[in-house]
Amino acid sequence: MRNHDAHLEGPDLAALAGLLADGTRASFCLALLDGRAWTATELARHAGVAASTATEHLNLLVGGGLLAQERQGRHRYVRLADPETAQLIETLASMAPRRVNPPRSLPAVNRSRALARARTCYDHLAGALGVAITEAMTDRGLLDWEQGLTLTGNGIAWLAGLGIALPPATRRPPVRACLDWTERRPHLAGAVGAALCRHAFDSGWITRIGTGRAVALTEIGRRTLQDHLGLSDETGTPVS
Amino acid sequence: MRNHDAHLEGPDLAALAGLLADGTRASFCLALLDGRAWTATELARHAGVAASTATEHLNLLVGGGLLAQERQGRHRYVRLADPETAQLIETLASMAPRRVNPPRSLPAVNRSRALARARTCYDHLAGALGVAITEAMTDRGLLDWEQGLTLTGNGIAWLAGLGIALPPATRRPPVRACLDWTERRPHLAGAVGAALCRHAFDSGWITRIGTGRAVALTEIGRRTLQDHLGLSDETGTPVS
DNA sequence: AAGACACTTCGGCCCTCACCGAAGGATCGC
DNA sequence: GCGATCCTTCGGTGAGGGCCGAAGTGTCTT
Repeated sequence: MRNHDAHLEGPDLAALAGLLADGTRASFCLALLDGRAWTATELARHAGVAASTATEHLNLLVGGGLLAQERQGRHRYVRLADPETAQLIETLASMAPRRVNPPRSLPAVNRSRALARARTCYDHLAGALGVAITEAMTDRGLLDWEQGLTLTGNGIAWLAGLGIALPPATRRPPVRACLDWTERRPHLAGAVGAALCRHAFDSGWITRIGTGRAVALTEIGRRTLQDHLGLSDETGTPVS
Repeated sequence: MRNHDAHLEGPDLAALAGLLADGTRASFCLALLDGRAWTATELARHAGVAASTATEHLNLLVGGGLLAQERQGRHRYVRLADPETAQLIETLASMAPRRVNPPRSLPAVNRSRALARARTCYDHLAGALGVAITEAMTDRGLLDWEQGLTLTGNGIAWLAGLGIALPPATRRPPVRACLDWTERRPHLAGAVGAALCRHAFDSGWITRIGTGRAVALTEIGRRTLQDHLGLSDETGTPVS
């Protein structure tokens, strides 16, 4: 009945890893970690390669199942295939030894500050804001870390009070810890993390800054988080 | 105070992925997933490459932090560096599209049957036995999958009854689901999974078959699992 | 219809890297 | 000490793959 003959060999694993073993392709995937769809040209410019080179890489990534694509007119939109893929890249990124690259220009410094303050991580919230929300939820007994991360009964009720329904059970874990690159502490991911992030956008708590993955807390969001989580406002002063 | 300037670039991620992007190195890592230490020659023979080639690959893997090594006389013992690394390889392996390789010879069939029945997966139990234990623990209310995988109070008591103390809290999650390659269903991993596996070896419930990662259930183990989990004996008939 | 734009295909360049065999330590057993 | 075993270093070879620019296809705008 079950397929016991499916044998995983070294080359199989190597083929998958090989997709991420190129600087340009890895750069694509890191950019796509913001959870949005990018066009081929945007990615090419982002990585600093010719359009033709980007095409070849995208063909490999899509063919390998890491990326999903949608054609719209003359545009080729591409995004991470699924949450599992996003988690794989996160995991890899969190284990990769990072070079210390002091930001060069003043705009670069501002950009990196904005990213550290609040950003999307695939489909959930990260940065100081994401971590602060996660820790406040823990302090209020909405999350429990004792034996693995879980959403408590109070947590379910709290979500309901915000108008967020529990996501249906799938293979994706409802709550999951995702190590924050800048904070070095975990923030909330998983289906519930995604639902919370979606709700934050829909309700105008947060809004995108420019075209990147950085987000800013709005005045509404600041007040809502203070009311519902007791978050002090130092976490998310709106940025220009 | 915190290092906000550490920027992860594409090449950083690519360098890590590149370590696993070679068939031979991937084969090494899959072999090391049994959680034990292998010598360089064993790995070379396993992967079918010259000893000199194996040396080069091991240098890369150790240098990249994926493997830890210990020199003992003329032997170079090598093992996975830590549970995080093991989980990374598991994740990669579970996402890699696998070729269907019908086992060729009769001994190969027996080996693959033994592996499907019971084996180690890094430091915990996998195969039909690992999945059966996990599902029995779930049925008896020792594990809860509702909002992420957790060990229940009953589960803690059950472990204590077996003489297994709760592992101290570290960065490693106490319980974690690990997708079983052969069963396509999750089995118990994490610190508790590791403690249970260690206890199973120490108490003689299971024993290694030959030199691979396959294990066999002993008569003691069969009886203990029946008494404590109600496991029927079809799961683990001892193999020659 | 014409031009601009987004993407793809192709050919060619060059560099990286996996591999081996031969030779040279290093360690163990006798 | 003397082979046998385990590992390492080094040079050479060959294949693979990342890159670009030029030319071609399809799509949108004017």
